[in-house]
Amino acid sequence: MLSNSSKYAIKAVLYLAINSNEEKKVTVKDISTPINVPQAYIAKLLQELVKADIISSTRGPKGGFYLNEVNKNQPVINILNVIDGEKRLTSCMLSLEKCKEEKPCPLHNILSPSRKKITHLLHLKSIKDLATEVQLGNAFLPL
Amino acid sequence: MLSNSSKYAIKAVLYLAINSNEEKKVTVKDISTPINVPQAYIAKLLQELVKADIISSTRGPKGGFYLNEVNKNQPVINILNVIDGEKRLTSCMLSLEKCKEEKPCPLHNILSPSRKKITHLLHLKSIKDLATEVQLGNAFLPL
DNA sequence: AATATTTTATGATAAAAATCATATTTAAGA
DNA sequence: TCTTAAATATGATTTTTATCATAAAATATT
Ligand code: FES
Ligand code: FES
Repeated sequence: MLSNSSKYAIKAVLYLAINSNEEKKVTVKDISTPINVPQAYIAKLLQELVKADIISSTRGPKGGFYLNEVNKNQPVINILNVIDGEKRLTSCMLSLEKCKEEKPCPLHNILSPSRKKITHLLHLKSIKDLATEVQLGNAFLPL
Repeated sequence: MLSNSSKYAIKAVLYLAINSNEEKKVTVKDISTPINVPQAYIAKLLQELVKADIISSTRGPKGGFYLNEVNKNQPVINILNVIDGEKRLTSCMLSLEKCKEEKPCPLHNILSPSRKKITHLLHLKSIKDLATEVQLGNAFLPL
């Protein structure tokens, strides 16, 4: 469904959404343990996310990663699109070149509605939305 | 979503559902081209499928792969479970050890219903069902 | 029985994804 | 301005997945 990398990325971003802001930045060392992802690995992912404007960062002492308001209000799908690419969730499940209603593969007619719903929801829900669910105790994060 | 291997496997099984039976077996050489999968690769997959009783085969001259009635009436999910393993479609989308309603990850509450629907439909639909859709012209196969 | 045709078993190679490692750059604070 | 703490850039290594190759076993046909 999702690659390992994008799972890690989502966990990291949600962690930042809950535990950081412009004044309180989080270092790669401090995020690695609570989200249970190897430090060197999450470091690389965070760098990609910064470059894609999903999260923010500053270097040097007192630096670290954080989410500003613009970051928080992005849809969750942005994370997946950066890490996994847009096609992962939308390309044909049998790898036909063009996935469309006019020439559907045998899985399309039965599964496409559910898949579309998934991507729709990922567009609809913002990072902040998910973070709020965690804060309300309606959802939980690792370990 | 699905591995390359299980996409290939589904295409192959559907091809057999449409083009084979006990009297008319299909050789690995004859299936490779129409489903557009390298011969050595699909050969290996077909062997796994035979071992798992998803499809049937006989060796020697006039031998080949085919689907009997029992094979055809199996749910499509059987193919995926053999090739990709059962967890691929059901394990937590953020890799939490246990994916369940009582302690859902932040993606669970929003996406789990759609995912459950997908696996439910894959249980519900038989290989024959999908083959019929192709034969009726409601779905299409590669190239 | 011999031959030819097919699957089966087994493993080798290549490509991609996941993971690890480190030198460089930036910025804060003494 | 020097030192230190952080991200950034870059690339190496490992593991997994995908792909390719082939000798052995089985069966139909002659
Ligand atoms: S054509 Fe295959 S999923 Fe749409
Ligand atoms: S707990 Fe993550 S998908 Fe169910």
